[in-house]
Amino acid sequence: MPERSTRAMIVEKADTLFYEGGFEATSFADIAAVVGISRGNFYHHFKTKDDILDAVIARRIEQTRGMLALWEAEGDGPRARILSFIRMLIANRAKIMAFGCPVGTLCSELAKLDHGAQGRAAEILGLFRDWLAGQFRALGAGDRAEALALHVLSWSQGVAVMASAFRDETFLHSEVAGIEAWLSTVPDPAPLT
Amino acid sequence: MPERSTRAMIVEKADTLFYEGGFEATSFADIAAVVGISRGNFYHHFKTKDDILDAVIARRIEQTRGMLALWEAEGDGPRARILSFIRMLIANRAKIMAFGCPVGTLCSELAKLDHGAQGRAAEILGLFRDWLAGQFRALGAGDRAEALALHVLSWSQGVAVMASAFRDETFLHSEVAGIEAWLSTVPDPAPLT
DNA sequence: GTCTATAAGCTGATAGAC
DNA sequence: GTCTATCAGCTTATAGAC
Repeated sequence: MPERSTRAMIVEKADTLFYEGGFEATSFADIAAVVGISRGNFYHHFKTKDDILDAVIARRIEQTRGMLALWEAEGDGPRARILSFIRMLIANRAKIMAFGCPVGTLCSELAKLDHGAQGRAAEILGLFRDWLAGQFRALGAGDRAEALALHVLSWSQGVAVMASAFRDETFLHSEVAGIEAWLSTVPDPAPLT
Repeated sequence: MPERSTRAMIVEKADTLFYEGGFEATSFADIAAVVGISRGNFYHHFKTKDDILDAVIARRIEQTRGMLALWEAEGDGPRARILSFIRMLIANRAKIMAFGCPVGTLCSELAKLDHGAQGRAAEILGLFRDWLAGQFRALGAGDRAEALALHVLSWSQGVAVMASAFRDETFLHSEVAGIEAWLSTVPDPAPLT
C-alpha cells in the first residue's frame, strides 16, 4: 500500500510542524518540502488544510490511547501510573521548553482561530482526564477522582506554559517534584481543591 | 496631538485582535478595518507588523504595572493582594474561556514562531512573578517566596488553558477556590512545591 | 496625516500531462 | 500516484497624490 505510506508520512510530518511552528503558520509548502513531494501531489491525499488537521488530531488521539494503555499495562499500581503521566514533563522537557505542550498549545491556537476542530483537540485532554480519574478512583478518591484528575492535568499545563515562557528547566523540575509530593498525599490531599 | 491618538488607537485595537485571534492570524487589513483607517495610512505609524507587536507588548507591560500598583495601594495586606491576582481568573472568565490568558497564549504563539519578541512577552509574566514574590515575602515566606509566586502563576496559567480547552466555568471556579484554600495555608503550605 | 494605487510574493487550491 | 503549470486571492509593504 504505497498510498497509505505517503499519506501517513504527510500526517506524521504535519503533526511535528503543527507542534513546533503552529497550525496556521505551517503552509502546504512547508509540509511538502519536509515530506519531499510537490504541492500538487498534496491534494491527491488531502483536499484541504483542515483535512490534514483532522488527520493529525486523529493520530494524536490514537497515540494517546496507545500510551495510556501502555502505562496501564506496565504501571505498578495507580500511583505509579499517575507518575508516568507527570514524568512526561521531564521526559519531553526539551520540546516542552521550546514549544509548550502539544495538546494545550493546539487547543489554545484553535480557540483563537475559532476553528471547528477545537473540540476534537480538547478530546485528547479528555482522554488524559478520564484515565487519570480512573487511577484516582483506584486510589480511593471516590467522587473527587475527576476533580483530582483535572487538577493534575491543569497543573501540568501550567508548568508547560511557564517552562516555555521562561525556558526554565529548574522551575520545571521543582514543579514536577511538587506534583509528586502532592500526589503522595492523595487520596487525602491537604486543603485542595 | 492627533498623531498619538491614531497611533494609540491602532495599538489598542491590535492588542484586542492579537488576543482574540492570535498575532499571526491578524492582518494589517483586520486592524485597519477595526480602527477605520486605510492600509496605506497604517505604515505612517508602524513600519512593520513586528513594530505593532512591540508596541502592544509595551502597552501590556505598562498596563500590568498600573494594575499591580493599584492592587498594591488598595489591597488590605499581602494575602488580599494575592487574592486580587487570583480573582482576575473570575473577573475575566468569559474572555479566558474563549481565548485563554492573553499573556500565556501570546508567549506560546511567539515561542512557536521563534519570534524575537517572545522574551519581552515573558517579561509580563515576570512582572507578576516579582510582584507576587514580594507579597509572599511580606507573608513571611522568606527564601521560598519566588517559588510560591511561580507556583501561583503556573497554577493560574494551567487553569486558563484548561478552562478554554473545555469551556468549563465550573472547573474554573473550583480551581480558584482551590488556589484560595491553598493560599490560606501559606507561609506554611502542605507538601508543596 | 490620510488616501488610492500598486508591487512582489506567498497562500490554499485546481487542471491536466505522464 | 506524482508531477508541472497555473489560478485567484490575500499578505506585507511601498510610492506618491492630496
